[in-house]
Amino acid sequence: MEYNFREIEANWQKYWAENETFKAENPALSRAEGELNKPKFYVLDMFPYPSGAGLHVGHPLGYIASDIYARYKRHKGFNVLHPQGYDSFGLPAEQYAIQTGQHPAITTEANIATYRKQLDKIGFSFDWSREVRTSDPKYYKWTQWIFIQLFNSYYCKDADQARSISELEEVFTAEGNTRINAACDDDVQTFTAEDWNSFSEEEKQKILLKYRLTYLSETEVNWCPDLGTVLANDEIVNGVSERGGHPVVRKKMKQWSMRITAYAQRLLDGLNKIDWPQPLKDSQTYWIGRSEGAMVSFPVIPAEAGISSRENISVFTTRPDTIFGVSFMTLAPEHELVSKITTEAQKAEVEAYVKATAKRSELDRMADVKTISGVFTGAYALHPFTGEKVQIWIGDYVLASYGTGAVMAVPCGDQRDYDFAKHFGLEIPNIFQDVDISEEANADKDNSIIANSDFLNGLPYKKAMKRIIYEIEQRGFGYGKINYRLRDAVFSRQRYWGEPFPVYYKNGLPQMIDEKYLPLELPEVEKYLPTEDGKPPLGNATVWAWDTVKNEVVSNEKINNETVFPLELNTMPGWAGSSQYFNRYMDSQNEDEIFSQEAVNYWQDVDLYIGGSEHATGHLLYSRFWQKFMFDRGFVPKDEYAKKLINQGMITGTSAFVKRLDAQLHKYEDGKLKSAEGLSGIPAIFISENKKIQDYQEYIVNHIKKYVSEEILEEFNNTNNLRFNVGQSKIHSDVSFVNSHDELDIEAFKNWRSEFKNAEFILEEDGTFKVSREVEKMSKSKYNVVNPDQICEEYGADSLRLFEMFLGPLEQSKPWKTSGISGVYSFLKKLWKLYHSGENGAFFVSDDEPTKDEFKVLHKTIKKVEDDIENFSFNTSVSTFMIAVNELTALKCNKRTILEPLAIIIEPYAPHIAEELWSKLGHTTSISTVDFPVFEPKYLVESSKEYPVSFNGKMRFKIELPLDLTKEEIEAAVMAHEKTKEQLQGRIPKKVIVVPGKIVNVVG
RNA sequence: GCAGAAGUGGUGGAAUUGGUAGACACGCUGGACUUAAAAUCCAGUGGACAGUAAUGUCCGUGCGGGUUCAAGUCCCGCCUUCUGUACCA
Repeated sequence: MEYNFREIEANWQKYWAENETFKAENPALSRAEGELNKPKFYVLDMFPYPSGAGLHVGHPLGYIASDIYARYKRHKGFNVLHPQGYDSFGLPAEQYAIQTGQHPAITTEANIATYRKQLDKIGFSFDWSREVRTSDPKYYKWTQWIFIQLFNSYYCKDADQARSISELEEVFTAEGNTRINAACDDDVQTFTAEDWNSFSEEEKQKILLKYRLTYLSETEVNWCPDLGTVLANDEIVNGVSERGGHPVVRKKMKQWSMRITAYAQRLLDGLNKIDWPQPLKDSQTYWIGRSEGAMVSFPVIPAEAGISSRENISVFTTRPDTIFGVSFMTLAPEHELVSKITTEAQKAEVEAYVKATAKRSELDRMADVKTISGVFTGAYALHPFTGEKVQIWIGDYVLASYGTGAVMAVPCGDQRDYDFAKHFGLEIPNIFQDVDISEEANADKDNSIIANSDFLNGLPYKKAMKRIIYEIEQRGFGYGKINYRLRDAVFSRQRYWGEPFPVYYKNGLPQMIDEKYLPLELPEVEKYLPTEDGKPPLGNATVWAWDTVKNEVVSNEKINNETVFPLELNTMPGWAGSSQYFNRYMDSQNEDEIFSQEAVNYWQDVDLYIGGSEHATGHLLYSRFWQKFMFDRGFVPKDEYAKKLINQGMITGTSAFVKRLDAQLHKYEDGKLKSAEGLSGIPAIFISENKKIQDYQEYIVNHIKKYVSEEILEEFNNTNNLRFNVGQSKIHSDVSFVNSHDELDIEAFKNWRSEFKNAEFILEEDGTFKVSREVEKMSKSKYNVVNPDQICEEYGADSLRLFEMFLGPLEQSKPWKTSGISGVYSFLKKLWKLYHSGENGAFFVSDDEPTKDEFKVLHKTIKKVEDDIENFSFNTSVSTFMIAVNELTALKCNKRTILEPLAIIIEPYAPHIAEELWSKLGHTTSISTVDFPVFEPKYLVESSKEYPVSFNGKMRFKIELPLDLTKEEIEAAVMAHEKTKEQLQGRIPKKVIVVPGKIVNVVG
């Protein structure tokens, strides 16, 4: 019987779906069925965004790996949770809606259907009964719910956890905010209990907003007026929008932010207790960017600045020990003091500079490190320790968004300050002992001693730091501080296709909709674009007001600002829905709670999470933040949600290029080139990879002559003034037209585009047309996307699964080349044959006792595959299976005792064929939860070893010796060997190294 | 610039604590079966040199050093590629 993968795979996929084979039971249900004894194991994939292009072969790489692991754990007796869903809010669907008017929900639905079909074909063991979609109101109800919880919480720094905002109100009522140590906005004023109690409700709300974990704030954003939207840094190229090239300006907007900075230290500390890849941890560590230093105040000298008020410039510095080296200060151009302190004389220049800077995007400013620019404000500050006057400058190398937006410049110790000082001819005092600073600044803190610094003289870095922070605090100039690079995360988007905020506005102040009226569903709109007056797309909705009496969404016309209020027009960002989905899977159909405590206490956390490293500082940081918040508020039992994480490598595409000849008409006059113009209307000529144009000059010219006008032809034939110049260019061919030998399917290529219809092809000697290949990112525009469906169709899902694993280590990125797939396919056929040794290939296994060799092959394989899966080395276990099947085939093994366990260990990798063989072996239930065979070392015990014998480290021959020999006996046996004598040629060895069971090395 | 990962045959890759470099697979070459092709099966396959041959010698894991009886693996110094990040005071 033939290995008919099409039939086999379709049958078992149907069986799994009908029998809900992979449904993970929650404890309550299990108890009823009396099978609670299994330990839990949670295997999670990063869920996909369902794009219109469908799944490509890069997606399943991680999914196959996690599926193997999940299936393996089922064999090991675990109750495995292995869910899947869709991150279905997102820009492409909205973009499509803008272009076509098609509602994003419809596009999304269709795309999900495609994804599901594709996923099903690969035979994943997902528990689809738990599927979530972030754009489903039943799901985003809980995203909105978490938002409300965040709004109703503040961060208590003393307890180092989030607490209910009502606790804070109680404290305010009793004693004001003087003793509160909480994460909050910078501009919070102190107040007493009396103050608080005399505040109006509105004032109270305004103050509380400054403490809430999600809060409204003025944020500087990249605003693109023409698109009516805010752009991310990477959506801006050369100061204009990537899409359409519209101008972009910096603008302040009121937006929701998440107070993630409150969690900076815990996000850092938590990295120590999770098993995530080091590079990923490194990038989170860097992103959080902890630095220790001090805040120091420099008073502005009022007389010089022409101001009457006392102003201070506070700066954050990591090197307060170098404070005696300060020779000037630099403010970011956006710094609020700039306009106040600038003198009349400098005003014009400063204003021009500030204006010029505002036009440049942050990215732009940062990319351009070489140009040094800045302007003197005319004002001076007082050095707190020396009492000297220092100039105050502005410069765009200082960023408003980091620290305080101002620096104390120490040119002798910081290269940027140094460059700035050199450029503008400012003083560079040296405060380092015996260090030459004539060429560059001295940033080496570990090997320098402070000098010219009063009480710090002679101290090394660490001691100087301690002393100066003490002095700064003693004298009231500032305090020691830990600063973080991490900023609060902007949580508003001016988009349609995202979660609506459960927020309405009363007198401009945000109010939460009561939890019990969630979800607040997305309204219908006429257009998905921003409104004409620059409001987000939800501004187009006509029924988008909240009635606080009826507690429902009503028409905007009813807004009276007494009982009916306008709703928030922004929507949540892409990462909102993905920040808690892993917990929702534990109890995804629960309509009363985000998840039951029973479910979350049973499943606890994710045991294995697989996904791409591109989410390192986005999803993977925000989700840890939300998890810690949920933990603080007692909703989840763990403050880190994923014990182990693996990044699968990217699969790159192998693009195919064809060489096209491009003809130009060159006109000459008196032997000199006068003009060159392209020739249109000539069918393209393509030349195969190994052919040279030079050999086809005449052919090409004759080809061109057939299509040019008669005048040109006449001039060409009768004068020397015209030539046809031929160049070549590389153009992408769709990879589906190319076979594994790099040969192009010419007919398919011709039909691909109308302009190729009449193209001519210069072939290789063997009549084929060869393309060249290059590795590039897999993308639609490069025509190198390969869909898994094609592979499933041609070779089957089991082949695809094996092949994707066989490509190489999971974590490495690798190019997709299908040339090796026939190897795994023929492996499956060989496997099938092992069980079909009957007449005419009929199924047959014998019940005879296996031989020693057969047992050895089986147990060697069990051991290796088990080790490989535990180490996520899936590529090597595929080789192991191949070796096992090759060896068993050579042994003509057909013993049930061997072939049954073999089917089980292969099942995680190739589940369809394994199920089929299992049922042929006479079993009536699925193989998926059968116990994994137990490795028995006794089958691998050897009595002898073939020792490699080396001379001076070079292996020369092998000698078979019993394993129970002593070192001396081994040495004697080796020395007695005739080849040893040959090698030594009479020399007496200096030393003989014997490692029993391993190697013998003769030296000398 | 900084951080991280990687560099091994024609190709993807293997070598788990330093101990036989190139497992397994693709490709290629030759052969069997076939009218033929596909499929399948068998044999060979890092390079150079010597030999009719069995075989032997030398060179070989990005480059240059080092440690060791022994280095793809450990140490020092470089080079290249990829990924992430961007003046962080």
